[in-house]
Amino acid sequence: MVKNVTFTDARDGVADCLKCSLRESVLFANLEEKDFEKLHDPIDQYTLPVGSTLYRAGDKGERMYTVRSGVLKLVQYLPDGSQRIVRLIRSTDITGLECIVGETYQHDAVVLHETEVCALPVRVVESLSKENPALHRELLNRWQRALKEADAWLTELSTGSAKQRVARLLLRLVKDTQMSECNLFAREDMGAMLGITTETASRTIAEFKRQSLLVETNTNHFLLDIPNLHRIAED
Amino acid sequence: MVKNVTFTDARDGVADCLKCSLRESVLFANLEEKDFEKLHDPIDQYTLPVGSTLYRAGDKGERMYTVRSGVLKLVQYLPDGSQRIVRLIRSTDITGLECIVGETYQHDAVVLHETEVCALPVRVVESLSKENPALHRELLNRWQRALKEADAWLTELSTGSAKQRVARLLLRLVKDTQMSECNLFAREDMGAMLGITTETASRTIAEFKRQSLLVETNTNHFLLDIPNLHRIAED
DNA sequence: CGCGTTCTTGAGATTGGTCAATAGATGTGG
DNA sequence: CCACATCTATTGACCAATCTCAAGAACGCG
Repeated sequence: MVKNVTFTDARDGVADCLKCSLRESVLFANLEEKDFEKLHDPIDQYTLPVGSTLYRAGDKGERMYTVRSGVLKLVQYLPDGSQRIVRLIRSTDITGLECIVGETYQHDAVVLHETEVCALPVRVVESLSKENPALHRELLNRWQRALKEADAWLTELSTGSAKQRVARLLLRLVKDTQMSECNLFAREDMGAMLGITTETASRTIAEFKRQSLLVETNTNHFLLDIPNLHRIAED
Repeated sequence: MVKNVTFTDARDGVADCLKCSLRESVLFANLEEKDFEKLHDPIDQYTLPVGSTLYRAGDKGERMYTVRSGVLKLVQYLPDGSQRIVRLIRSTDITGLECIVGETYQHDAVVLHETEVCALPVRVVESLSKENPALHRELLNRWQRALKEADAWLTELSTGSAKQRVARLLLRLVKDTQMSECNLFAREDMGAMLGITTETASRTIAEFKRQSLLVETNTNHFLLDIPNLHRIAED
């Protein structure tokens, strides 16, 4: 089911953080040139194909990851073995923060759309943040952002009818893109995000298509009728 | 609906953090005597009656709160006005962490069982944490704990049948008590925690009572049949 | 082009929601 | 301490949404 890609397979090379095209929005955004000089351990960069696993719940966390592009799901498993997706990680997000407090990873992180990440060794982040208040503050910000996101999943994506949940998920997916287009996920994943079955997810998407709330331009690539989806989402 | 208790009404006095009976488990657990000397602003203590509001979503956050005893709900509202409870805050928990990153409060915090809190001004926590790595680390821990809790609500309390959710909530409520007894909440609140209606919450509790999974010793105070509730929860 | 996987759709069973009535509990004032 | 008013919990009947199981269609890969 899950493709077996090891890290070394996927390694692209060493990142040049100073010249990073995402500098503005990344954890290290506020570091200065002198700080980067302290980065003796190089920051590795990887490209991960769809279906590969970045880390697993329970693994000892030694690195956190900045996502440069792509989408990952954070998955937790229920006692009965079914999966529940608790968050999506996208461009400029950080995942694996928990290792800075010495925890093992709390989720499986699985690639939904091809993903590029930079691997930040905990030690590096830890030592930089000790000397650098800006980085330190940014860490807290990230944590708060994750928490906000978790709350939103509960209130928006796990409450109300299937139609409402699907509509809210769609709106959430385009919000960051500024355009009315979005790439959807496998129906099974949508179900696991919304707490509904695969079939209900499929039926709902199909119905939205019939009502022209969605227009499929490519496989799983859609243009959205945002105003009407809003109507459904809030109804 | 919400009782109107102002802060000044409820103020008990000034806390003596050094002699705090919760020192072991509190945010300030690892501070030393010399640190406390820096606490020029006194830490105020309050007792809040059931139904009162500690803070509201959107308020400018100037204090975080350590809960000494009692239970609070953190509530968010949906566009249609219905409420969703995203977390419970109990003894030794901290709430309002978000103000340290300069955010307004993200939830309404409403008292479910009479609650005693200590109010920690952001400035104080901020300045102490700058000089004290232990406190600083404890802040990160608290954030991570909140995040873990948020994830658990999603996977445990918003997934599966109504019976499973209620059973999981009950187990979660006793887990910290070490005993098989617990104080339940109004059915409406249970519904808002589990994403089900008041009626379904009531029916489920009533059914559990009939099956002797719950024995009511006082109004809303129950002894639980933990093994069988586990069976239902995991089923 | 054929195979395996995922998506879609149907039919029927079940759960949970809705609306409404009743029973209990809590609180108030006399 | 009782009677009344109010609020919350429980229960019933009915209905709608969602799940389950199953089959066929579409798609993506080799």
